Amino acid sequence: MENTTKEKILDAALVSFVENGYKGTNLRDFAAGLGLSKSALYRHYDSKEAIWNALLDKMEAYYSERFGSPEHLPKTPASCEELLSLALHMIDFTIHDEKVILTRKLLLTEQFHDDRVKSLATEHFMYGTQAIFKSIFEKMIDAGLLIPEDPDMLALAFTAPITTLIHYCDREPEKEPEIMMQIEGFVKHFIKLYERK
Amino acid sequence: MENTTKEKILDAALVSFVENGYKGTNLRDFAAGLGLSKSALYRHYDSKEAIWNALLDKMEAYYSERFGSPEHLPKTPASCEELLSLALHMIDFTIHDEKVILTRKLLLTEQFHDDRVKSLATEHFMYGTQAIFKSIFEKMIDAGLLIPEDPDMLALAFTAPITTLIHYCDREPEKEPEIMMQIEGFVKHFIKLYERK
DNA sequence: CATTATAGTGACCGATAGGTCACATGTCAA
DNA sequence: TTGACATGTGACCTATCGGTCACTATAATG
Repeated sequence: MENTTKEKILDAALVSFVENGYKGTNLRDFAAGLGLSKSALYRHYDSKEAIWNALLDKMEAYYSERFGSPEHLPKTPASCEELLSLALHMIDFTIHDEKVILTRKLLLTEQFHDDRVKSLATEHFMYGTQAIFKSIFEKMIDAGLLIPEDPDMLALAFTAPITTLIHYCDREPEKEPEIMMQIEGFVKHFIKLYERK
Repeated sequence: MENTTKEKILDAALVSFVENGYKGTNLRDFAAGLGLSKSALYRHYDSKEAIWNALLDKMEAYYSERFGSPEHLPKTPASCEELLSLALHMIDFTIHDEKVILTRKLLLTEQFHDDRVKSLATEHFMYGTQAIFKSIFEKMIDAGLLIPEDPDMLALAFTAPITTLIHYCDREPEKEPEIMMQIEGFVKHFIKLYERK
């Protein structure tokens, strides 16, 4: 969390690898963007690949902390209205946080060029998000708030459309207000369908 | 559709741009893979960028032909069983056709590096697929086969989870049998929920 | 004050990239 | 037969890239 040069390099690397790709990132311009000379980079990392690996290490650590333990779960909604506000709150964050946006983009653009990225992408886009909502839906079904369907199915049916719209928003951020309304519309649609009445 | 050298170059370019990225594709190896020398390439295209643009032109033409006119719509299912088999048939194709797979991968990996790819990605992943099923669902609702919900919502709720699973399959093709069963499970779940009984 | 660790610079190196060019080959029409 | 055109080759050019190295500046420490 410190603002050491080493950390600043990783932050800038995330930006550059997203904007130009790993292959497309050249260390001269990259270093200049940090107000450094290229050779100063090598004081902190042994090679371009070492920067790449350090970035992935950091992302991996983040994910295993985030998705690895159940105590990071949001508290279970006590009603469908709470589910709505919880979901919109999470989406609002994920759509606006610069680091999260860049991470998502990196996972998409490099997933077929690097095996670790491929794993992280599946973790992020499939298991991670769906596991969170699976666990939430399980509890809401037990509480009689949602109809008793397979929670895995519920999680997929809930998260996938939202993720699709988030990706759309990553591509066209100027349409954010419209997309946010679509997301809200979808969540309400989902609740209307799955709510136990 | 002819097998001219010019066409062969575009086919190989799709493969190479997916595997190595646009920046990561080097024309020497690329030409060698085609059994050509690098300079022979320049007989057919003026530059690396020209190959790239020709490839995008071809993709754009394909999409505007595919999604541009309503006569390319599959015929409307007369029952929910037909919807199931239609969907599984389309998915089976899209998951196994090498060209379609590569196209999807290219759209994902280059969407933030090229504005034309960005448009095509939105076309492919949002408008195109959803428009097809929106139109199908509209007719099925009119026919009293599905509950009268917003067809846009139906299309999103139907296509997004399938697309998510297809992306998963693109990353881990060895899990295809399992994923195909998940897809079938989801489509049945969807029908069970939205069928008018 | 001298020493030492840390962080930084700019010149340089070898490899590799995209692109050009003079030249060779083959085919077909006048 | 000859010329024109399409297709392909390998040597070559220039720019750029990742990486190295000798050297400098600063600040903390004994």
